[in-house]
Amino acid sequence: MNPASIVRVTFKQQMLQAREEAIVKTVNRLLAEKGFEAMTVDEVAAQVGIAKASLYKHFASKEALAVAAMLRVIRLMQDFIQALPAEAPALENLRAVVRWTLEAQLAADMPSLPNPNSSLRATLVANQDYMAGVRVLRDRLSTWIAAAQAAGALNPTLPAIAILYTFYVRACDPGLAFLRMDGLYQDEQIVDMVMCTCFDGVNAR
Amino acid sequence: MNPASIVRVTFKQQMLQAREEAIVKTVNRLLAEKGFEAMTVDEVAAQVGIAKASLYKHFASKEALAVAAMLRVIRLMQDFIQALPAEAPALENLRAVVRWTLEAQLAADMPSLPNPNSSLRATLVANQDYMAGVRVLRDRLSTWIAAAQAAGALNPTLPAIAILYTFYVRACDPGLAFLRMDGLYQDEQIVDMVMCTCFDGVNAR
DNA sequence: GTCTATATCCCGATAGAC
DNA sequence: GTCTATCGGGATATAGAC
Repeated sequence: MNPASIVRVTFKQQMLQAREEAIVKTVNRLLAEKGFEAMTVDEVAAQVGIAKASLYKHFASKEALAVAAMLRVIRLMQDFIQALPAEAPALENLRAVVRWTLEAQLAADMPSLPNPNSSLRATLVANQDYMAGVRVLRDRLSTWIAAAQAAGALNPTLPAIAILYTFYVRACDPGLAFLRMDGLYQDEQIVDMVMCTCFDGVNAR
Repeated sequence: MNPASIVRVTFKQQMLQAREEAIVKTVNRLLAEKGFEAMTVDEVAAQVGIAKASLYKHFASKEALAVAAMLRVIRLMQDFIQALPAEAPALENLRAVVRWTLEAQLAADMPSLPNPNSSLRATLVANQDYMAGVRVLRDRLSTWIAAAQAAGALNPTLPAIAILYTFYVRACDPGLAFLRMDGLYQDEQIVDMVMCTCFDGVNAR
């Protein structure tokens, strides 16, 4: 195999990867906008600009598309967490992560989480890469939550898992979309308000 | 028309109403468990114990089924609010309403809210009864929210509409299902934890 | 009004040429 | 790998007998 052919193969692979990335991004947006059940494969193909049959050369099923989109978000989130200062207070890092998920949601870049009884959920929990990614995220956040509780920054009477789920659910909180629909507030204000209700609650202080 | 025939008609109407109530309750539970898209009309008919064609004699479409279920929940909620003491502090009544929605959700009696871009949403906003019911609820709760803010019980820096949406979204918060799946807590504890994160937030106080 | 049986459509997935 | 064309299953909705 001569150098030229190697370059050619690499180029092809780059094209392949770029196309798959375009597919996954489109899936991501559609999952954010409509959810898994309402998203159709024809729609994905049309928005990517390829034939549906071509999609199935890249991904074996509609579920596989969704898994790829979820994996992408998990990796993006891991990258974001990786870039956070390890020496910063745990609460600050947690706030940064939650804010990141809210902004991603407003950017239509956060797939709506599968309902506990969704058909997609079974596929996800059966996927080792997905579960491994979730585990890494969960462990990292749980460590920060415990640290923030010990430091007196987060409510120590709440189980850490309850706080984790509170953050997790925020990532697809439909309240942001409702606030945006009203048209009274800028995206930044919406994020601030939800950050406030999440961490401070609605009670006066 | 003699008395006997009147009784007979009334009896028939009662049977009709009872059957429709059974249908709507079943729809309610299925909407709570799986959501609108995943619910099938065949499923509804099977669980009610009648033929699918008979369903369509009562309700014109799958959307009509969902609308009836949503209307039922709105009326139940209105009844609950009606029975609350008018002289109680606004915050107490608001807490009672939110708790009611959480308990209804755990009882699989709270339809999962339509996503902002759901096909169901268009049907709902086009329905005058539904919109009127929502308006009544919204006005009542908004009044209490404003009163609680004025009394220094709820955060006055948050827009009342943001607080309202915070409560609204809690009615289908998937966090309850996740906590229940973990099996570590009783339903009552789960409700208490979500009440805490909702009103007090996750921060320490 | 209730049933069985069926029409009709949509969607996920595939066949096969290029 | 990409395309057009199509299959097969499942879901909503209806026809027509009783």
